[in-house]
Parts: sequence; C-alpha cells; structure tokens
Amino acid sequence: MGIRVFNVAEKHSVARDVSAILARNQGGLRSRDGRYRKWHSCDPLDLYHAPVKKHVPQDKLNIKQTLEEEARKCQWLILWLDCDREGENIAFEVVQVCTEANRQLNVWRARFSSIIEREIHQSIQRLGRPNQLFSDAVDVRQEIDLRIGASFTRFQTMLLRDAFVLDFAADGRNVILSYGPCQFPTLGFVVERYWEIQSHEPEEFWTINCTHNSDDCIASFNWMRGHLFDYTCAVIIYEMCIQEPTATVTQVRQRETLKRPPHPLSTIELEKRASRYFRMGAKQTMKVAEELYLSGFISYPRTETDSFSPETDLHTIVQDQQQHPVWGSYAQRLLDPGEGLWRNPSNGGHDDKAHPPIHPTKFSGGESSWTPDHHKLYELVVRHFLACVSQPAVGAETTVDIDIAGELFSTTGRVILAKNYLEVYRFESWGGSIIPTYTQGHQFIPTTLTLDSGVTRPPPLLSEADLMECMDKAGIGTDATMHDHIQKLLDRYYATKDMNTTRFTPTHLGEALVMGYDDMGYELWKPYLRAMMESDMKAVSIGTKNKAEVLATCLQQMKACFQDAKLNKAKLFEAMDVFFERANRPVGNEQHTFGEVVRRCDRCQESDMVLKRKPDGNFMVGCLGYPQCKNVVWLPGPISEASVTTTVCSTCTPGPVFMIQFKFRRLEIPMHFSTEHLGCVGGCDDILKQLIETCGTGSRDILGVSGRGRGSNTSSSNVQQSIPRQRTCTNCRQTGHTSNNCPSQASRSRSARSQGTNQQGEPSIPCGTCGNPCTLRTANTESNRGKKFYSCQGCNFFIWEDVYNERNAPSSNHSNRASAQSRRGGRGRGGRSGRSASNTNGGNFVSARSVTNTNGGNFVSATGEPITDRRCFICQDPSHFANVCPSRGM
DNA sequence: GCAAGGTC
Repeated sequence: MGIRVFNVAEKHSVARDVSAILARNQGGLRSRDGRYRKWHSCDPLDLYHAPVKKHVPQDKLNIKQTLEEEARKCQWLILWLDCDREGENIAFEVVQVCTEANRQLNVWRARFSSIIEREIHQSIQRLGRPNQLFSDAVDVRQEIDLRIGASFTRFQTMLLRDAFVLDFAADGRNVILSYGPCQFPTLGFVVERYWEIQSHEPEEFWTINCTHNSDDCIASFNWMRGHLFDYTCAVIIYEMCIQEPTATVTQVRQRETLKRPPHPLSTIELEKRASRYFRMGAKQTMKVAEELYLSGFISYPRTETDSFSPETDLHTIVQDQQQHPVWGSYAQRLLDPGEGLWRNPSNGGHDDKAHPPIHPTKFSGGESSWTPDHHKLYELVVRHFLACVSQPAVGAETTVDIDIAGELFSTTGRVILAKNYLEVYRFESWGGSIIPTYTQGHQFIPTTLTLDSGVTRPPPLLSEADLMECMDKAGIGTDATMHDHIQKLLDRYYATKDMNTTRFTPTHLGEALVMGYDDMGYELWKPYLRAMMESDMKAVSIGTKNKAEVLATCLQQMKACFQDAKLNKAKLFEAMDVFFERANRPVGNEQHTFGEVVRRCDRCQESDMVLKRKPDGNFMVGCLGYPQCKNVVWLPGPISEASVTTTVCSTCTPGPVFMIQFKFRRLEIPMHFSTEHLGCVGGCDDILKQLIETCGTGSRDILGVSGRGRGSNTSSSNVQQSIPRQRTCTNCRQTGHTSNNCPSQASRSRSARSQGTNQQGEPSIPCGTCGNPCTLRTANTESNRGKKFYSCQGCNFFIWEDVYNERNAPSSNHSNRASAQSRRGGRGRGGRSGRSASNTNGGNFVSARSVTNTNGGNFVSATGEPITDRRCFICQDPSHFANVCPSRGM
C-alpha cells in the first residue's frame, strides 16, 4: 500500500497548480489574551508581560477541522507554504494542528521559488524538514510588534484623545492614535521632510548663461562656476564678459556613453514605477498585480528579489511574447542572435530566496475583463522583463568647453547611436540634444549672454515613490506591507496625500505626535528600532541569537522606554497644545487610567485595582473595570508620594495585595506618625485608618470634581467603609475650609507665578496650565532615578527641573510655539526668512538683467533696446566698469 | 478599539 500524502499550501492558487502539475504524471493562528483585550482591563504597561496565547479564530475553525480530518487519513504531510520566514511560521502552525490530530505524521517541507512544472518536480525530489529557526524569528517579531503596538497605542490614545479638540474627524472621541514600529517611522519620514521644507530659507543666487545658434541648432552653455550668491561679484564678472564677449572653443571631447536597462523587477520597484509612470497608488498597484498573479499572467508579485537565478529559462518567457501585436516583433529580434540585442539580466543584489523577480508567466494580448490598470501593469511587467534581457542604449556624447573673457562655460550634446532596450521600454527616455559642430580654437559671438537670478528651493514633499524608497532603505515593512503602512498614515489622520502630485504632508496630529516624542528625546519615530529588530530577527533565523534572549532584551528596553514616555507625557501635551485647543468637555477617566497595580479587584475579580493620582493631586486605589465596577479605596489626604512596592501583604486575601510606600506631609499629620509608611489597602492597616480619621481622605467630591462612586455601597474596602471623610483645602491641604476661603490665598496670589515653596515648605512653581502649585519631586523609575521634576497638583502638567530652569533663565524666551518654530526653522532661524526672495515663476530663473545679441554684434537689452547705458554697476560712474571700480579698493 | 505579517 502506497503512502498517502497530505499537501498543504498557503494560497489556493499554489494548491491548485501544484496538484495539477503532480496529478498530470499520475488560515492561520492569531494571538490574543482574553483578560487583557479590553482597553481598561489593565495598565498598558502590563502588556509587556501579559501572556500571549495563540488560538484559531472562530471563522477559521473550519480550516482547522479540515486539516485535522485530512491529517488523520495520511502518513505524510508536505508543506507547500511560501518559502520565506513568514511562510515557515505558518508551516509550523499547520504542523501543530496536523500533528495534534495524527502524532505519526511524517512532516516534510517543499521548497520552491516559482510554480512551474520543472521546479515543482524538483522540490518533490528534494524534500526537507521545516526550519524552526525561521519560524522562531517570526514569533519574536509578532510578539514584539503586538506588545509595543498595543501598549503605545492605548497609552497615547487614552492620554490625548479626550484632552484635545480633534476637529478633523467627525467624531474625535473615536479617533485612534495608533503607534506601530512600522507606521510611526513611516510618519517620521513624512514629518522630517516637511520640517526640512519649513526650515528652508530661500537664498538668491546669480549665474551667467550663454547660448549660441548655429547650423540650425542651439547650444546652451553652462557657467563652470555654477552660481554665485554674491550679486556684486556676479555682476563684475558678467560685465567683464560683456566687455569682451568673443567665445573661444578651448576643448571638444567625444565619448561613447551607455544607459543601462533596469534590474529585474521587485515589488518595491513595481510600486515605484507604477506610481511614477501611471500615477497609480501603491495600494492599487498591489491589488491589480495580485489579480494578474491569481489569473496566471505574472509571477508572484510580492518579492524582494531583483536578480534571476541562472536556472530560469529566460528565452521561453521571451518566446511567449513574440505574438504580441505591439512588442512581439521586439521579442522576436531579442531571440535572433544575429541582432545582438540579447544580454543576460543584471543582478540587483537582492534575493529573498523565496520568489523570482516579477515577470510575465503567460501571454496575453489583453483580456476583455481587464481594466485599464490591468493593461498598464501587465504591459509594464512585460516591457520591464524584455528590457532586462536587452543591451543598454548607446549614445555619443560631445562636450564643448569655451572661454569668454577668462570665464569658462561648457555644453554637452548627445546623439543616440543605438536605442536597444529603450525601444521596448517606452517609459524611459534619454534626453539627447544636438549641438552645432565646434572645433578647438574656433571663435564665435554668443547669441545671448545673460546674468540670471534664481533662488534656492527646498526639496519637494515626499512622493509615494520617495516614501517607499525611504522605507526600503531603512527596512520598514515588507514588499507586501509597505503600501499598507502608507495607507495607515492616511487612515489615522497622520498625513494627507495630494491627489495631483501624490505627495504627502503631515497633519497637525502627525506632526504633534512626532514632535512630542522628539521632545522627550526618543527616536521612536525614527527607523532605528525596526532596523534593530530586523537584524535580531535575522540573527534568530540563522541561529546566532537565541529567541528568548532577543525577546527579553528587546521587551525590557521597550518597557523602560514606555515607562519613560508615561513619565514624560507632558511633552506630548505640550506638542499637542501647539496645534489643538484643549477640550472643554470633562476628560474621561482615560487620562488618569494608568497606575501601578495593587491587587486584583476583590469585587469584580476581573480587573486590577491600581494606585492613581487624581487631577486634584490626591491618591486613590481604584478598579480599572470602572464604570462597570466602582470599587475604590480612598487614602489619607496628606500623602505627598505613594508608590506600589513588590512587597506582598501577609494578612489580606485574596492575594497578592502589594503594599504601598507612602510619604506624608509632615505638617498635615499628627507628630507621632512617621512621614514614611509601608502600608496596605487590603483592610489590615490601622495606621492608614487612623490617618484617614484624623486628616480625611483629601477627596474633592465636595467641589464637584471627583465623580466616581463613593457611597458606602460602592466599596468593599475596610478602610474606605469605616472612615468618614473630612473636607481638605486643595491649596493648603488643611481641613476646616476649602480653597475658596483658604487663608493662604491672599498672600499667595501675587507670587503665584513665581518659583518658591508651597505651604509645606516644598519647592514649588506655578503650573503653566492651571495655576496650581507644581511641587518638586524625584523620579524613581529605572532610567531617570534621582532626576528632579515638577509635577502639578491640579492637572497633568509636568516638567523636568532642569528644563524648567533652562526655560526660565533670564535670556530664554522659550515657548511651545517658539519651540515648534525653531524645530521647523532647523538651524534656529525661525521658519521662513524675512528675505522672501520668492521665486515668482515657479522655480525657473527670473532674469535680472539680460542682453541679447541679435543685431550683428551689438548687444541689445531683453526688450530689444540697444544698450547704451554701460555705467559701473556699483558707483554708477559711466567712465569705468565695476571690475575696476575704485570703490572696491582694488 | 491597538501591531505587523500572511491570505483573500
């Protein structure tokens, strides 16, 4: 009895073709973890260590079932998944499902780079085993992307969405401010170019141009000095030339030049060229290419490879095209050795070891079902392929140098001797201009000799092709996903695309986010993180690094970065303030959601209880399940600092209940209490109870600020239930009055906006946002331990001490807007220059002074008037030219 | 509701 083999492919087209070929001779797992899926179920920081579970989603269960059923019937499993790292990972998912159903399965991996008969048979002959290391590398990437993406996306969305009026979206409250290791660097490229443009200061320059008409053609000579920024200098030289305008040919050089055909076509090149030649967006290009691939007309369109393997039968591919009415004759000539047109394709230097370059796989003279885009793309693929196997174009170039009054000028003319590949590759041209015949020593009077001005121009906004080039160089995304990342910028309102120019401009939102992280000093918007991950993945895939080590190291770094970002969130607020109004609506809990986990909620038993600081500066421990769960533990008012420790209370249940290190304000607590206390909110802590009894909880519900449920029916906490609360003034934190009639206010109002100390003697500064005092604190995070910062007791305002001091130094005139300006100003010149030497004709030279020789040797002005006024340009004296002007002191 | 990578 023969062996029954179960063949599994990644695409049904592969399954169809492989089975068809072999017969002639005889969905995926997704990651999730239920408990952490709801945004409010945990602190986003928890996402760095939450377990990752893989499961088969509901709508793919039928695939799993089919795999299991077939696996049970077979002895062999052959994996025909795509031959790249991602394919290897999917292969292992298939193996997992199938071997669970049939432990006896003999698992094989088929490796192939195209679905052609010969190759399929070869791969059957050379079956190997799946490569665990390739799959591991993908697991690493998946997990890092998921943790970083989810944590930062939740963080910045919950932090900013409700705090600002995001008027670009119909419902700003549903906007998602996503972060991803690919989409953010892509945004970074767009913003960086935009800043470069903003900071550009146009500078006027001057150049001398010379033309000569002869033999019915024109030569345009360029000044060897290029251009000068010094007007006086340029004028002096120009006047010297006018004084002695005879040109002498000093050198004539002739040489043969080649224009080489492009490398074989990779996905990125396909996208870039379709954008350039047809203005087809990358997304549309991939959609059409996918359809052409699925109907068999072109090879797999997602490939990094830009060189053909020596085994590829290139001639057969050309033969298929011989019958085409337009390029068929070119294909015939290619195959005719007598023509000498054939050349083996160049090697672009990239090979993904999975797919060949994109090439035609089936002839078509155009299908009736095709849209114009299908026609265009198929034509591009075919012509590109034919160009790749063609000789380069050959040209004869003539360069002529001339001398006018000691100044050198040069021109180049080109005659194309053989078009070769350019005959079929109609998308490219080779500018050739015919110039008059010159010989060395030949003299002539220029037809025109002009002094022209121009202004330096900033670079253009990034086009889709530019953006893809940036991403490609930095290794952002894959050939298959690059266009998705670009699209994501548009979907998230981070950037807009001009439909005419296909160029990208960042929106205020996009700019603010990049600015915020940039101000923190993080390069999260730069491509380095992805580049590092990519190199680590590569190391895992070849076995030089261990999967677990790479994961641990990367996540540890990103977690520290995330914690820092939380601490520095004021930077994001400041950047958003530059562009957006603050929302008037009461900010949801989301802004204050984050906190350190104290325990699992003992009431709902679903979410965590976290230590949080409320907008009024007081501390509380609340359930993240709010508003479904209103469990809350109130804490004494006089707390100045509180942080959750890793110490677990030995008494309270259900555990673990992590203890909190408190620091109390000396003046607000009875003398016999210590200012330091390691306490528990699980109900066992008598000191906390006594302090609440004596000093109150500091809750501000009496002022109508805190709206969270606080009745006796809202908490199961012993502390909260047993203690009546007292009113505490938010200014001085004493009981017995409110901030409205606080005795400290009269004396403080005048000094409210200067640096000083608060009522407790702590150094404080006035908050720039709400006016409340910001007290000086010391950071306790891993990366900033010991660093001082001011934190507002009334709002989210936060500023590092050194930054505050720098900004408030006597010479500083810093402001948020000035900061944005100076960033855009790049070199600190503050945006657009006052010297608005604007280029009034859209980038072409604006002639300042020009003279034209059309009347047999005498120069006339551009308007045709004879030039009689030959005064010195500097002093206006008609007796000399500027080059000998006495005012120059020469 | 979140990433990026596959596929359709």
